Amino acid sequence: MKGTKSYHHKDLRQALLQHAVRLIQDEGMKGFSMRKLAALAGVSHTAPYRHFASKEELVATLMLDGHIRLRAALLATASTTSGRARDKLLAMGRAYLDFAREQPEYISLMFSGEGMAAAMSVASRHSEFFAEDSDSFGPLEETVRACQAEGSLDPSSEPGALSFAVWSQVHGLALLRNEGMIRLMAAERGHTEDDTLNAVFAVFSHWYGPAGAVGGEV
Amino acid sequence: MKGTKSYHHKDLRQALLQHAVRLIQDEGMKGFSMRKLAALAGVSHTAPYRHFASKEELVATLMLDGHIRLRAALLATASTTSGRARDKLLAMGRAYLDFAREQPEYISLMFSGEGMAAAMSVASRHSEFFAEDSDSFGPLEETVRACQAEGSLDPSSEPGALSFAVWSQVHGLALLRNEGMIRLMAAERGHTEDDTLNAVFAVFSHWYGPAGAVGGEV
DNA sequence: CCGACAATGTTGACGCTGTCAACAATCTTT
DNA sequence: AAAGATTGTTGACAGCGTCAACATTGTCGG
Repeated sequence: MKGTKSYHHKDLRQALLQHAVRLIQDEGMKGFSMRKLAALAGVSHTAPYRHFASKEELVATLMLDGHIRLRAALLATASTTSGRARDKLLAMGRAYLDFAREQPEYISLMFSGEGMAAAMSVASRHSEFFAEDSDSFGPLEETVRACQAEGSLDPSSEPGALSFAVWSQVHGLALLRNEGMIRLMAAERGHTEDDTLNAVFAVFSHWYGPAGAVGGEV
Repeated sequence: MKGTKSYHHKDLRQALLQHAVRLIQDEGMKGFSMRKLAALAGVSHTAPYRHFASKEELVATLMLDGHIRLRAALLATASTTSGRARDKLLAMGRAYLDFAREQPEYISLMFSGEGMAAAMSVASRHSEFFAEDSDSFGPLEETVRACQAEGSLDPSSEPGALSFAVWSQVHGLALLRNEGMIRLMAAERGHTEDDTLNAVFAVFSHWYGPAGAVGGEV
């Protein structure tokens, strides 16, 4: 509790994770290193290894954290949005895109091949991985089921497959946007990125069922 | 032409690119290094720098190559598939998935944030980047327009946005599959990955219009 | 209160990486 | 054949992830 810098940092683990997020956001995955991270936290270059067995494990932990945040964002949107399940679903799609835009490094970390590999190798040792609170897919599936129940999505489709289809398009759109593809194509055609996104979303909305107008802005 | 190993390799550039593909497929992006690549090609560790200014530039070249290959695969599918444009579009979706499965490293390279950044920095110096023959999006958009013309896709949607929507869902599905998400979820529900993919594709097909049965296998 | 033991942090080393500078061999052109 | 441009080699540098050995601090049984 003193102001003196003690030999023991006593909550280095958490501090490292927080600094890691900022470091990755600032310098990208390329410029992210354990040694810079240690320096940022004001400890020696091997101190992090008392809390994470490897860089891979630290990244996997960050990825888990990302899923928890994404799930939370989706749930918050779902509970905030009033009206039909269909509107909820569209709002959740927007929330997914927002999350991807605001935390691009989180997303690319959560869904990169390396990220998954890291998570798997860690999950085999720490069972809290892939627990319920990090299931970012669940909320989506629930809403899809609700859409089927209210008739705004084809009730004869298998809910899992339908949810995957919805997830795929939103995920794909988010990644293509993050990679700059949307901006590139939009520029070629003299549109803004937001206009293009809204237009694509209108197509999704049209596919989701025969219902009313398209909601919201990007 | 002699059997002797000459000082000058005379087509090192091409040899490096080919070895790079194999190296990446074997060891993943993580284990891919310029020095290993040089060793594979039987040259010293700095020889590649006579042909590529940096690792980034080599990767960007590979990425361009991937787009050329993907475009070729899509065009081949389009010209092979007979029948309605709608069937072509679905076949091209399958082709995209196949390409992603058979060359996962190519795909993650082509669409990873680092890949794009690398490409951009190279494109600003070498203008052949993003030329017509590497436009893997064009063939898709053409087919989408054909679908609109024949009435199997909503003619009132803006073709660009519609194409993006289609691309997004196929791209997202391909990436989620490559990252193991589909396998994971399928296993949880006691399905096979292929069954799940087919089911998702059926949903896409259903969205694409009111037409007949779903084609093909995965 | 003290001594043992576990937890946490530090120093120094290892091999690997991307890249640069200086030098050497070869090809091309005159 | 001489000159200059290409292409390949050697050696060095800083930065990386990680391990081993050691130092400091917190915790707990006596």
